[in-house]
Amino acid sequence: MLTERQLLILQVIIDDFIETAHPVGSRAISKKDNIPFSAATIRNEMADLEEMGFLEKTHTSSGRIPSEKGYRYYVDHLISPFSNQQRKGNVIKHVLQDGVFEFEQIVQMSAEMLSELTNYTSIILGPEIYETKLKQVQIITLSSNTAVAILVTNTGHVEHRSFSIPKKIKASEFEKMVNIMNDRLHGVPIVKLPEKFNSEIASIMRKYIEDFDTSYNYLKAAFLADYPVKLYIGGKSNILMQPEFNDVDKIRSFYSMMENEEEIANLLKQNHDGIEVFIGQENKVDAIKDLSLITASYHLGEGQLGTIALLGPTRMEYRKVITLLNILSNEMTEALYMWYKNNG
Amino acid sequence: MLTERQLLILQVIIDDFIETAHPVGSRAISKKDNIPFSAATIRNEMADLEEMGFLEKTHTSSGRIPSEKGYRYYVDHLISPFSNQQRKGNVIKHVLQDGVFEFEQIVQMSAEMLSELTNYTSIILGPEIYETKLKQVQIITLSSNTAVAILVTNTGHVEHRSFSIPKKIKASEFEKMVNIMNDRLHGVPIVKLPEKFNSEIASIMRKYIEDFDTSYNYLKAAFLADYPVKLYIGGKSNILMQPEFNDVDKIRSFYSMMENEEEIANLLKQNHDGIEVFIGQENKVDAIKDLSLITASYHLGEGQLGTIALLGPTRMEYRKVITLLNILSNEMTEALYMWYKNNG
DNA sequence: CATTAGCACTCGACCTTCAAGAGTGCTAAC
DNA sequence: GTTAGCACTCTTGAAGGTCGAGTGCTAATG
Repeated sequence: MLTERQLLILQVIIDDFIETAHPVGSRAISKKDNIPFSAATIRNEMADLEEMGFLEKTHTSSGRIPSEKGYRYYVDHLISPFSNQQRKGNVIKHVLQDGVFEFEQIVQMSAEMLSELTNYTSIILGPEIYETKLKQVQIITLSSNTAVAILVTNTGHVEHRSFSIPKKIKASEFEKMVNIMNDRLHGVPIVKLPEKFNSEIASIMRKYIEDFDTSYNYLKAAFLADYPVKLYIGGKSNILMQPEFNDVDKIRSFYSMMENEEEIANLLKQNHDGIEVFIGQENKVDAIKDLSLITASYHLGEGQLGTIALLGPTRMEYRKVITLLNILSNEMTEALYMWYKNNG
Repeated sequence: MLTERQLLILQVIIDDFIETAHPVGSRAISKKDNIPFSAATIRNEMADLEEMGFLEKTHTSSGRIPSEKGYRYYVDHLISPFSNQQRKGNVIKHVLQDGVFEFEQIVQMSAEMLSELTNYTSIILGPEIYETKLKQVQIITLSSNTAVAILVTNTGHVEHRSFSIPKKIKASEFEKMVNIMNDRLHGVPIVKLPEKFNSEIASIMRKYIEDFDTSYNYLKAAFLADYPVKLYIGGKSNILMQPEFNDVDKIRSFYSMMENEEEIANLLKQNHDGIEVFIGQENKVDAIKDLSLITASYHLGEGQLGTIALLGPTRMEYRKVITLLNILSNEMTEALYMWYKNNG
C-alpha cells in the first residue's frame, strides 16, 4: 500500500518530530543523508501521506506532524524493537538482582528506574494480592475492645486492619478461630479465600465457637475485605518537562486524573500478554486522550501478576520505550520468579 | 505605630486581594460601605503604608498588593481567629467521630477533608511511630531462607519488613528471640527500642541463643531500622486552581518538591505547640518561598504526635484557614485521645 | 490642617500593522 | 518520474497606538 519511499519518509518525519517536537518541512528532510530526493519530491509524497491520513499540518503552510494513525503505523510497522536491547538490559538486570529481596521494593525500584530512563511517568500496577497465597493470619488484641488483624501472604506481603471487638465475644474465641483459619487456609490463594471461608471454615467453626454468627461477621470484615490495589507511580512530574505540557489546563487535567488511583488501576488492568500501545484517542479515559500509554505485563509463577506502564505525550520515543518495557517486564518476571522459587 | 485608619485600610486591602487576586485601587476601597474616606485620602494612606513596607505595587500605576510584611502584620494583628468556629467545628466533629476507629484512617480522612474545605494542599505528618509503644513483635518464616518481621504498636500501627535468614541460623532460634523480645519489650516506647535492646535484651539473649552475634545483627536490621515517616497529602492538584499557578515553571518546581517526601517531612517537623504561619520567604525551603505554609500540631497522650499543615499561595485565606486548623488539630487530638484511651 | 477634587502622567492589556521566514502547492521544464 | 522555480499562506515577533485603571501631586475646601 505504501511505497518504499513513502515508508522511508514517514519514518524520517516521525523520528524527527519525536526528537524535536517541531513540524517537519520538506527541505529539512531532503537534506538528510539517507534521503536522495529533492524537497519538491518530498512535498509530493507528503501530500499523499497526508491524504492517506498518516500526516497532518498544524496550519496550511506548516511542516507536517504525524497523525495518530501515523504513529500507529509507525509502531506497528516501522519499529525494529530489539535494536539496542543489550546495553540497557544489563543496567536493569544489575539493579534488580543486586540483593533486593523485598517484593514491593523490587516493584517500586522498577517504577523509579523506568521513569528515570525514559523521562516519562511510569505506573506499575500490582502485585495483585489475589494471585498470591495465604501464609498466615493473626489477631493481636490492642485493648479490651480493639484488635488488629494481620494477614501474611507467601510473597511476604502484609495486610492489616484494625477493628473493634464486640463486648460479648471473648478474645479467646477469636484465638480459636484464628487457629482454625491457619490450620485450614494455609496455602489457599487469596482470591479463593471468601469461597473457602464460606464452604469450609464456617461449618467447622460453628461446632467450636460460641456465638458463632456475630464473631463470623467481624472476622469476615477484618480478613476478607477488598484490599486496595497498590499503584507504584514514578516520575509524576517528568511529564511536565515535555513541551506539550506548556498548557496549564493540560497539567490540571493530567494531575487531577493522577489523583484518582482507582481510575488508573482500571485503565491498566489488561488481559493481554506482552506489550500494548494506546495512542491518543485509542485510550479509554478522556483525560489521557492526547497522551500515549504503553503497557506490559509481568508474571509471577503462572498467573498474570501486574502491569507496567508508561505515560507520555503521543510524541513518545516509542522505539526506545517499547524495547525498554520489553526488557523490564522480562527482568521483573525473572526477578520475581527467583523470589517466588524461594518463597512459594 | 499604625493609625486606626491605616489598620482599617490595610485590612480591607488584604481581604480584598485575598478574595480577588487583583491589585486593589484607591477608588475601589473608598466605595466600600465601611470606608468613609475619599479615594485621594486612601491614596495618601496607601503611600504611607507602602513606605512602611506593608504594601507593594506591581508597577508604578497599579493598585496595591500586600507585601509579605503586610501579610505578617495581618496574621499577627488583624485576624480575630474564632469568628465562625462553631459551624465548621461541627462538620469536622461529625465526620471524625462517625465510627472511624483506624488510626491511619482518621489521619487520611482529616487530610482529605482539610484540602476539600480549603482548596489548598493539605499535608499531615505522622503519626510518629516513635511516640507509640510496642505491643508485639512477630517473625513469620516464608521459606527456608526468608522471613517477614512484623511489629505492632499499641496504636494498631503495623510495620513489617522482609529479610533473608542466614543459613546457619535455625528458625527456632529466631523464635526464641522473638519470645524474649515480647517478654521484655512490651510497652516500651518505639523510640527507646534500640537503647533497651542494647542494654537489656542483648545480654539476656546471649545466654540463651546459639551464634548470638549473627542473629542479633539480623534482628536489629529487621526490627530497629528507621521507619519511614508517613505523609498524608490531600488535594495536591487543588493548588493548581489558584491563579498564581498560571505559570508552568511554578507548577514544575512545586511538583518536583512534592515528590520529595523527606524534604516535606523535615519542613513540617516542629517543636512548637499551636499554630505557626510561614509566609513566603519565611519558609526554609526554596521551592515554597513564594507560598505560605501553616502548621498545627496534634497530640496523642503526652508526647507530640504529628503536624497538620496547609500549603497555599501567600494570598491565602488566613482567617479561615487558621480557624480551621485550630479546630481540626483539637478535634484530631480529641479523637486520638479517645482512641488512645481504648488502646493505650 | 486634614481632607478632597482635579489633573497630568504612567503602565499594562489589547489591538493592529508590518516584515521576515518557513513552508506549501502548483506549473513547467528536465 | 523528478525537480526547479515561484506565488501564496500562515506564524512569529516587533513596533506602534489606544483605552482604562490607577497613581502622585497640587491646589482648593470645610
